[in-house]
Amino acid sequence: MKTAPTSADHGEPRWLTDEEQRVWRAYIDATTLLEDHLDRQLQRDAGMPHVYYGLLVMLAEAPDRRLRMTELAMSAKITRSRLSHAVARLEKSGWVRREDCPSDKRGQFAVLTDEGRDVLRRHAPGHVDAVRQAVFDRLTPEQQKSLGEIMRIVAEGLQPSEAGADLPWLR
Amino acid sequence: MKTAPTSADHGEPRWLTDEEQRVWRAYIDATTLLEDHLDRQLQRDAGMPHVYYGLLVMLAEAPDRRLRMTELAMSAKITRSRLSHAVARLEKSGWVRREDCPSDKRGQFAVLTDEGRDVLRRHAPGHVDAVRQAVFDRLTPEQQKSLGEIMRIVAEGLQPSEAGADLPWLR
DNA sequence: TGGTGGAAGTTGAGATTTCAAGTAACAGCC
DNA sequence: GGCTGTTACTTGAAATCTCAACTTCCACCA
Repeated sequence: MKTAPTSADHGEPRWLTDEEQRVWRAYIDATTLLEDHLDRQLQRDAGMPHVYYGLLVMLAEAPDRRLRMTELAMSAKITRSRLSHAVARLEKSGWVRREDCPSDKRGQFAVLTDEGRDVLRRHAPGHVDAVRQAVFDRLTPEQQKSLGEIMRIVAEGLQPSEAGADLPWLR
Repeated sequence: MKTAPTSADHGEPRWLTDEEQRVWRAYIDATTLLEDHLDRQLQRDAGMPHVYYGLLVMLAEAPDRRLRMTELAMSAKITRSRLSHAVARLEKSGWVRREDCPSDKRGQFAVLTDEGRDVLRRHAPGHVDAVRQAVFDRLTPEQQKSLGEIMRIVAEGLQPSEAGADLPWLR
């Protein structure tokens, strides 16, 4: 009798079917091309990569235009270390400044400066345009909806919070 | 009378609707988390990032396990410069070697070595497993199909070949 | 209190990526 | 043959990212 396969299984792996391979390849191609495209657009126009732009947006949307480093890192789905370096760079550019957290001496706020707000204002239109041209303008409303659902499912499965769901000591 | 908006338009930009923003955010989150997840998995198990693994796969599938640098770069959707550095590293690891092209003295082949083939054999199961767990196992067949269609559309719109389609001098 | 484990954030070194510039070779043309 | 523009690929430096420490501080508990 066959036992149920697990991730540590050493039996014949469940290879992707031809159709699955085509889907996966399309995914890789699209995400690679798109991230590259947006990185170039923003680097050229706004002088920063896409991730950094995303950080500024999150700060702009946050109450008081500030967020704790850890919160910001979690929102952006990047490590605290990466964020630390990124904020250092954004600080050097004058778009973000750090502030101490009054209630927790270990804590730091990343705060969007006025210059940071301005750079966003100036370049948001161009960025939205790039995203529209590359994605939304090419998809039907149904496809947009579908894309949202699918991406939400994938993201949820990988969130650190849910990551414990497949931890060995929980089996 | 209003003129049709173009990308160089300075009128009110077509901001994303709330729903579009949610879709876009889900896309960013999912792709960031997934790429990060696969990078870690492969770095830990196979000692290379996801892109490099992809390069080895393409070589493995190519006739004679070899591809011209430019072909490989185009398949992988990366710049030749990036590929040059990547192949240098893969060469150092012993998984790829370069060979001169007999018909064009400028040309170089990237060739998968036996060691490269072995490293793929050893780690392909773990990688497929990771991809399945993160993506295919979570999606219905309809969603998988939909994902493929959507990603193909986005990728096509960004291919260098089609990129000319929205070049200013073609308007 | 005084420890102790964990949380918040930073740091530095090494790896990877980008960008601009460079070399070498091909291809067409006079 | 000798130009000229293009193609193929590489290179080096600067920017970014990863990974593994490391520091400081909080929270809890005996």
